[in-house]
Parts: sequence; structure tokens; C-alpha cells
Amino acid sequence: MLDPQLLRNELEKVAAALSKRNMTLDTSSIQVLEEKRKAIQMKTEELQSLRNSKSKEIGALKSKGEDAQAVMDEVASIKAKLDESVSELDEIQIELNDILSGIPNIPHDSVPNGNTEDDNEEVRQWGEPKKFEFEVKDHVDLGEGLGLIDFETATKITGSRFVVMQGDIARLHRALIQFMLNTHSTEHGYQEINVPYLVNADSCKGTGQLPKFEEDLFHIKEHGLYLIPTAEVPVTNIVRDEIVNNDDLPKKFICHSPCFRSEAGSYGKDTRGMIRQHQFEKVEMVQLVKPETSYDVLEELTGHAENILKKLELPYRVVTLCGGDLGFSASKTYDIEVWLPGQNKYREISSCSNFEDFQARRMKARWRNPETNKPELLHTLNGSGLAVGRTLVAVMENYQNEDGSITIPEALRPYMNNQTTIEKQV
RNA sequence: GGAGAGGUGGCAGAGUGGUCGAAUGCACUGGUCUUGAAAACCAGCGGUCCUUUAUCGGUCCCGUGGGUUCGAAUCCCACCCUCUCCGCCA
Repeated sequence: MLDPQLLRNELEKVAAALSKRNMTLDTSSIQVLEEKRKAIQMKTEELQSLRNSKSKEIGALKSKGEDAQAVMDEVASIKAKLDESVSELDEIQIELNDILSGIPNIPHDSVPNGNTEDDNEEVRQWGEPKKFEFEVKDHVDLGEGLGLIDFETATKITGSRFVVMQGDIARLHRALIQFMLNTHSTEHGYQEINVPYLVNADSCKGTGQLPKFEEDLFHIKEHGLYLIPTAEVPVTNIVRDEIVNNDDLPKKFICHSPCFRSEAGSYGKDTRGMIRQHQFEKVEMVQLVKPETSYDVLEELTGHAENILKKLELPYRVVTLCGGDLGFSASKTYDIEVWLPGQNKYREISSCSNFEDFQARRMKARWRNPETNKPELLHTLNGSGLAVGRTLVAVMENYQNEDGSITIPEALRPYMNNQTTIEKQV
């Protein structure tokens, strides 16, 4: 949520900033509502104040044993006006709130203009895509060739966009999780955390998945709960409705979790393989920080994700998302794209974002600034470190051998009993 | 799933219809004292929104949402959560 003050005082500036996202803000209707709100709120509070003081008078009179009927009649007429005023105010506030909660975050100045992912700006590249001396396979052919990845059975058990992994591929998948968690917690200073995978609606509102993107979530209606689309939701909501102590900042969490996404609207997109699934696993970095540090932290956090790819020796590039491609809650996002030989292109494997105070305002997540001694909004950031399924795909495709076996990256061997290759079992 | 108890400020804990945003203690902040610290003493100390350049002022908040009343932390209803006991269970 944007700062309502900003919308009041600098509406035109906000509208201009949002045009970078390729959206137009209906400023005139906001202005009209806002003026109405102001007038009615002032009137309402005046009436409330009057009612309160008169009621106290009644109390004082009665305690002295005097007759209070005249004042009571007076309050009755105030009350009628007040009720009307309150319901009018409620209506306007709901309307304004709906508008406000539907407005995305303002892009940072450094965010490039543009509408689609083609307009994203490459920041850097790392590593060289390997030249293969043979015809490369994608992870589906590799996995099915090894007999260790099985989409058909997953479809039988559940449906499309699910997968069953077995044997050494399942172990490699698990090894990746351990490797990522260990690296972030021991080398990058994150605290490991384990959280619920079902969350309530308030948590989804806090991080911005609700109310606008309900169709992307799996909803357990009987219990009013949602399957998490990312650990960002439960982890960031740890500080919802909290005032964090200055000494406890920054908070840095690393969390492995499954992620569930309905992928509504992506029919026909990435239908082959493990790239886009309804369920996948991810190791997520979350940081809750003081506002003045958040852009430095974004660089740092992106570096932490890159470090995983460097250790796995997987070529990648980093892009800055353009305004049109930026997520709803983010001010600035770097995507990290890993090289996939099977597709002969770079594909997103991590998304690192600074939300500034956008999520914090929705969540009422604050810290006490020792300089002002007042509660102030935190800044929230998160990034994948990394998407495990896609990392598995990248390892398989980049480390494939001509015979269909897969060499295990050095960094993962300690997690695989020092095994060096994955081969077809005979 | 059954039975009972309970949800008040950072924590503990009082408050059962009026001057209660809320006693008291602890914690915290500032000051006095001290070479320094501790102790003692004095003072301050929730959040929200509106208005305002700012102050002043006002609204709302005692789990959440409704209701009763001139007036609700206090009474009524629903829901949520926590604890104890029983049952079931990884």
C-alpha cells in the first residue's frame, strides 16, 4: 500500500511515477472522494466529541442526583446525526481503501522504462555457456532417460504440472536444498527458519497476494487458509503488527519451503518439464531492514543468490526489471537468469526485490527509530536463493554428458556421499 | 472431538456501567546524587487517524466483529486464539 498522505498531497507525482508501469491512475475520482472523506470525517469526529462531552455531563449530573433529561434528549438528536455521518464515512473509506489497495508500488528511479521482459536491462553476466560436442538434451529427456523423473505418474496421482522424482535425482534435489541453506546461514548470516505452509488471508494481504491476485493461489475454503505461493508470505508476516527493536535489525531469514501456484493464465506456457509447476521448492531469503539501508541490502541480497550459482559454476546473467514487468508490490527487482542448454537461453531462477515500505504499511511492520523514538515503517526485501526445481534443471542440463549421465557439481558432492555422477541404474 | 478456565499497555497485573487510555510493580528514557557504577530519589514513558507549517486540539483502540445504553474494558451475541483435563493421532 502506498502512503495515503502521498496520494493526498502529491497525487500528480504519484500518477506520473506509476506511468512507468504502464498504468494510468484515475486522479480526478480519487480527488473527489478524498475531499468528501475529509469533510465527513471532520464532521463525524466533531459529533463524536460533542456526544462524549455531553454524556460526561449526564454522568456528572446523575452522580449529584440532579435531573439530566434535557441533556439526554440533546444527545439523542446528536446521535441520530452521528449514525448517519458514520455510515457515510465508512462507505467512503471502504471505497478509498479499495482503490488504494489496488494501486501498485512506485518504481524506483533507477528502474528502466518499458513494457515487457524484452525491455529489461542486463546488468551483468557471469560464466560462459559451455560448448557441447554433442547434441544436448533437455532435463525431461535426461531425467526420463535415467528413469528418475516421471511426469506421467505425477499426472495420475494429481494432475498436470506436477512431477515425481526418484533415486539420485531426488537426492540431488535434496542436496541442493541443504547446500543452499548451509551457504546462506553460515556464509551470508541468515537465520534458518521453518514456517507454516498454510497461511490466513491477513498474511496474504500483508505481502500483497490479496486481494488482487487471489486466482493465483490455492485456497482451502473450508478453513479460510491459503497454500503459500512462496515462503515470502509466512516469513515476512513474522513482523506483521510488530514494532521491532532497533537492536534486532536487520532481520535476515533463510527458509526452505514448497511453493504452490495455480498458474492461472499461463496455460500453454512452459508446459514441458519442470520449469513451471503447481508445486515446487524454493529457498527464500527475507530481510527486514531500516529504510536507509534497503537499496544497499538489495545489492547484497542479489549477490547472495548469485553466490549459489557461482559455487555451482552455472552461467547466469542479472537483469533489472523494467517498469512494465515489475511485480505489484516491488519498487525494484533484479532477476537472475541461469543458462539452460536445453532451451539455449537464460531463464529466471531468482527474483530479488526491494518492496520499500509497501508491504510494511499493509502489515503495520515497524521499528522504533531511536532518533525520533517513534515507530516507523520497516523496509522489506526478499529473493530466491534459489528456486530449487529450476536449479536442478540447470544442473542437469549444464552438467550432462554424451551418454545421458550427469556429473555432480563439486559443491554438491559433500551432500551426495562424494558421488561424482548420476547414471542410469541397470 | 468432549469438559473447564482465560484473552487488558514491552512484561506482570488491577479494574465488572460514568471523571478509565486505563491503578500498581517491573522494564525503559532523562535528571539529581557518585571519581565511575549500583542503590535511592525526581520526572517521563502505548498506538492510530484527522486537523495543523508545527504546537494545541480531537477521534478511535482493553482478542476480533456485531449489539444494548445518553455513556461499555466492564452487560449481551457470534467468531478467533491460548491454557488445563479427557479422547484420538504423526
